[in-house]
Amino acid sequence: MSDADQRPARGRPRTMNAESVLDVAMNAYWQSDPADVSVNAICQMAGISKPSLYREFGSEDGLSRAVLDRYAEQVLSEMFEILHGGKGLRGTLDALIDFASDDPRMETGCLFYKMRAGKHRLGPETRARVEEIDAAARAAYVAFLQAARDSGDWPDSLSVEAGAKYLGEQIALAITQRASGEEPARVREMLTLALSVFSRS
Amino acid sequence: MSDADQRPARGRPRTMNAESVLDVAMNAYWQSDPADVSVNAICQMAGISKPSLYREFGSEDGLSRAVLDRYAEQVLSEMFEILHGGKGLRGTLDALIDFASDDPRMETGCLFYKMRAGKHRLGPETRARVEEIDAAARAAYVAFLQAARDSGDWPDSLSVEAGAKYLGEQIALAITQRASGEEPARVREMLTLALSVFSRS
DNA sequence: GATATAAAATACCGGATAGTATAAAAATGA
DNA sequence: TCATTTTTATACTATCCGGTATTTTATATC
Repeated sequence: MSDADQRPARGRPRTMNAESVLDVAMNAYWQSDPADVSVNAICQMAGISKPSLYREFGSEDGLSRAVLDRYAEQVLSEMFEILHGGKGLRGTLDALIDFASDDPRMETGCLFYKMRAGKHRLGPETRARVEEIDAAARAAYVAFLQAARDSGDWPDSLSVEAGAKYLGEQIALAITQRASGEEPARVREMLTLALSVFSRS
Repeated sequence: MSDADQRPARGRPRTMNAESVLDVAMNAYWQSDPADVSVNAICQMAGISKPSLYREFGSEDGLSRAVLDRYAEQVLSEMFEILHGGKGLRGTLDALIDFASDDPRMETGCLFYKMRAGKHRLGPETRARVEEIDAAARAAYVAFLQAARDSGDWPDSLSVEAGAKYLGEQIALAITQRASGEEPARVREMLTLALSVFSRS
């Protein structure tokens, strides 16, 4: 437990709530795109002044990094849970398809995938965090497919690494298509087709 | 034959070559991203002044639209030729895989897919042209798959429209992955896997 | 040579951006 | 009451953006 949020003994009490600012920024980034939301806009939406934001987060990069951390623990964690759920090949793939195609939270896309797609426009801290998360996701896909192979559910016509990359990119594609307005049923149909390669002998 | 490029009888002769400006702009947009290249930068790279560019193209939107037209007839036409080549299901899919995975011109991605991905950042003319080309591409995919179905090469477990959308998106995904630094062999492996769904009964 | 014309180059405009200097306000402690 | 501390709010900087007004230059015609 850190004392970073300990209220100082003296001085004007702060009205800014860092968590609510992060919520506002996360939803704004998530709904449109980090590259299309300025710090000015975030301050206005959150009802705080720019110096307050900069004192808390240091820079735009610091803010977007904090937002990404929050998104990872609030939203991305669910995807990791599906992968580590141990529901077997078919059950896990179905859960991933459900999540990508029908979860209402993915209706406007995935903030992480948006950041990854526009990686070159991010600051160094945020970009590094994006790459960390990307590596962790790939590792999770690899572990999942390796377990499926070990239990004989999945033929070894393809390497686990290639399958993991393929699986991850197909999920990302499906969610990105939902963000661009594609109907969930259509997205589900295409993702199911793409992942059918894991169910053939 | 229009007389739009007819040299006027009097006045200072023009030093600006519209075609070379378009080449410069196309390559700059193509190599990085239209949203990351300013008109200032294009003028500097092309060695012309801003008023010259604006007299020729009217606006940034006019320039990017002209660039997209040029790209469509110089590069995209090749993809349409592959689709209309009549090489049958297997031959055409293989040609598409070759194009997306190994054509050196797709090494930094496809300008059209970059524009489509950042559609909301484009001007109205360019955006409309992107949508036209997207519709034309979808129609070409549909015609190709319909012909394959008519000749019995492809089972009817999936609608032609859904297959066309799927095929187009997989090609786009493969080329986008190459743009983000993925090895061509890896891209080929994944695209081949994705398109294997067209070869199963 | 004088004039008309068209393109060029320079310099500018208004607006948006990330980031900051400065001052006012609200609390505590003496 | 008065000084100290911390956070606020306002106003500002420098830079870049798309786009343009203005002036200069280079040609053809008279």
